[in-house]
Amino acid sequence: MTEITDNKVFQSETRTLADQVCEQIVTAIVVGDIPPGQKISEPELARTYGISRGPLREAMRRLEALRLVERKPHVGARVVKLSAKELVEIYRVREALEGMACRLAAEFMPQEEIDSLRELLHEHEQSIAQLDGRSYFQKEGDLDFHYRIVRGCRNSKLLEFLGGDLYHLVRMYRYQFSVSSSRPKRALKEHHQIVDAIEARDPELAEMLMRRHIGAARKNIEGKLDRATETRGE
Amino acid sequence: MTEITDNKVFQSETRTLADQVCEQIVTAIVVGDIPPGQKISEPELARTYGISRGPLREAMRRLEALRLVERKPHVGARVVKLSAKELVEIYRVREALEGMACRLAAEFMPQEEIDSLRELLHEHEQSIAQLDGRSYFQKEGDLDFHYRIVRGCRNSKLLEFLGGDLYHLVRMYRYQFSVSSSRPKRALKEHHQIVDAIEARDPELAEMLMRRHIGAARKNIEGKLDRATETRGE
DNA sequence: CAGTTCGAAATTGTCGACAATCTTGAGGTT
DNA sequence: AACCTCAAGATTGTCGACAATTTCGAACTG
Repeated sequence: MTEITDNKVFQSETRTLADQVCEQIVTAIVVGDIPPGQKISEPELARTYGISRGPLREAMRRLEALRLVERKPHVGARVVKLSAKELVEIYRVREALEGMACRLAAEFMPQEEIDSLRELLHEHEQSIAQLDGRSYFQKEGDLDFHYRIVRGCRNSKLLEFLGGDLYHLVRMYRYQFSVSSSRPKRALKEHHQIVDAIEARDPELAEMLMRRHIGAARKNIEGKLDRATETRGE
Repeated sequence: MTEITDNKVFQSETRTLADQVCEQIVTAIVVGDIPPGQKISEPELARTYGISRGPLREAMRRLEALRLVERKPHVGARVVKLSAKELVEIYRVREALEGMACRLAAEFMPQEEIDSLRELLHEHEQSIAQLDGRSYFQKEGDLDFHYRIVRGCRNSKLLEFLGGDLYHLVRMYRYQFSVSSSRPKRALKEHHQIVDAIEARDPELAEMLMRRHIGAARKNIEGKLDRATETRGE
């Protein structure tokens, strides 16, 4: 019934100018081309990307929704500057959300995706072995792992919130503090344990392992917070 | 210092047009004045609120970020229509997030806020006793309770995600399905238990109770999903 | 010399008009 | 009669210009 012959699978290419520029700016912010705390001049950015202020302002609205910039009426927008405290808060959110995602993944993730996940981990293993300590590539790889689990939980709202909004902030943090997972081998082992729990269809264990995994990263940040004590903002 | 002699006592009114209209539209959607699934005509809405299309489009961007409307490039925007499945997904997210919030509230919520929370529950008690079965007022009261806990957990990101984005969807659902808590007395009792756990500074119990509380609401929805079997979208 | 006030410059917010794209209906073809 | 083509209408996307607000600095006053 209702055989829909919609060959409009390429709706991604009919994006509007504002969307394209928005994505570019997201990348620029995450990578650090536009440094945190920097004030954003609308006319300047509009010239930079060769568009008018109209679409740019819409892009800014979207960046605001992504929590990547903060706007004040009649004053302007500036790139968000994450304090260590906020980072810890974000990791708390991840802990809760990805814990739930992992629980659901243990229930609903198809076997083929689990197999694919194992392959990904195998690649990471080789990558780590090659680079030994320096796991620069692991950066995005780790996020890829987490993203796949969230995708595998079959909960579109969870995917929207984590993948759509939160992960940009996490990516930005990793570039800002230039901190890849400080113990890649240990993280990889934990990843394996998580996949084991998912494959065993053990939701509670899967959730617990994921929460512990992210919790460890959070405590790592908290440790730096105490050690550095860079109380600029507060 | 800085005694402002201007009549700008309404500093909250210095918001931009787009923000004001955005808030109005949010209310209109939540209450149902703009029904779910309805297509939104930009010129028409602009005339309705007496503004130009520029600010209105920015407001639309924000509504999109709030997941209250869905936009397709060159086609238009329409008010989101929640399926029962999506609703269950949202409650899963609430379960995870508010569970964490409740855990943190048990650690960090000041005693005075706990007392105030008790007063709120007392008001609800009286409200329920007066209206007996019909707990129409309980609708927003319940959300108020949850909001206070999230506010009390001292995690600004959690507050942003739950209070800023998700609660609009929950409110909308309650108006759409016109379902206040089906068992107000039971819900109230659970609220009391949660506050007890918070006051006892028992994070794990507080989280468990909150997850169970929201989980019960989710199962209630799932029950209706199975019973009604209104598989319009799927 | 410190503090205040005022004004000009710059920036943000808003508007109306034009261009690009999608939708819809009529007309023609197989 | 069903399907395709295409053009007119409507809607969305984009642009440049104007209005409102903030900011910064210079001049003035105590």
